[in-house]
Amino acid sequence: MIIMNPTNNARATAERIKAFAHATRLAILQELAIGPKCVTDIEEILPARQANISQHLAVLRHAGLVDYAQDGTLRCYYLCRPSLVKGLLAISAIDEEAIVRTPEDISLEKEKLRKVTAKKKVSTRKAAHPLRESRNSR
Amino acid sequence: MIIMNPTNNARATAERIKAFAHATRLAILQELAIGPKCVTDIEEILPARQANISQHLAVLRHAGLVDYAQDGTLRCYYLCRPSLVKGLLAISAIDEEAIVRTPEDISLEKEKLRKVTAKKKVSTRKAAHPLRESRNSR
DNA sequence: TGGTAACATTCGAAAAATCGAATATTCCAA
DNA sequence: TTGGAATATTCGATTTTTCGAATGTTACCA
Repeated sequence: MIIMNPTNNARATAERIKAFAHATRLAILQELAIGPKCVTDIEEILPARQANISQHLAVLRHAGLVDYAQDGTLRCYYLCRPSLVKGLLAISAIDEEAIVRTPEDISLEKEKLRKVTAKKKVSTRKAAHPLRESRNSR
Repeated sequence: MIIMNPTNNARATAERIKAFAHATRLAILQELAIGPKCVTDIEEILPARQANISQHLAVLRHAGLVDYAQDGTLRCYYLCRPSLVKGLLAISAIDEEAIVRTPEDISLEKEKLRKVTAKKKVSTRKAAHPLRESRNSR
């Protein structure tokens, strides 16, 4: 049985987020969140060349965020995981106020957290972190 | 009066998302979502060197995602926009099933959308897209 | 069959991100 | 005051990303 805790799959999740991490791709996703569009439609809206838009669409497609339906020579792109994309767009646009915490504040929370996690502890042996080992050689 | 539509500020939003788009930084954020931690704590958990973790923490700080409270020589990092970060972590971990749409399906939606937006239309002049103009020279 | 519109792909150069090593800074305790 | 612990910064090499230009591909139409 594979245990899926939140620190697992950081690598896969980061790959997915990378697809969002570019102004042009973000704008494409925002347009597709309104409705499906073919490449020409997108070209008219965004300040980028056709080849470049195709390149970004390819990135989005490989990330599993968009797909297209072909109609003759037209390719209409659409969000193939709309909840995920719209949700992420919505959240990343939130303008939350930054909070400031004091050292005392933090000490208290750390202490509280330490007690809770201590109860759950079973093995004390240091486990390998999921990020370990799969690095490219450098 | 400045109108904020979803296609605005794609550039700023992409910058923020870039801070999430790295496995190590994502893992740091996941750890901080559990509770505040100082650099040594993080070092023990993640397979990365101290300098590298400091570098990533600097990126996260400049993106306005984390801040720290200093306690002597220790710096306890915490999420300074916890809802934003936790929300984004939660959404990006969603495993939504991909949908497939047909050309007919898409044609119908495009037509419907065209009627709705036609009613709202005031000026027919093509407006400059927010992504235009502020590009670095290449 | 040839031509063209709509898009994709390839290639190379430029820019940006990443990391380790070395070094710097800051705070405290002896 | 000196030394060490904790963390940050700088630097340079390597890798990755990005983009434009050129070229390919595909479907349709005359």
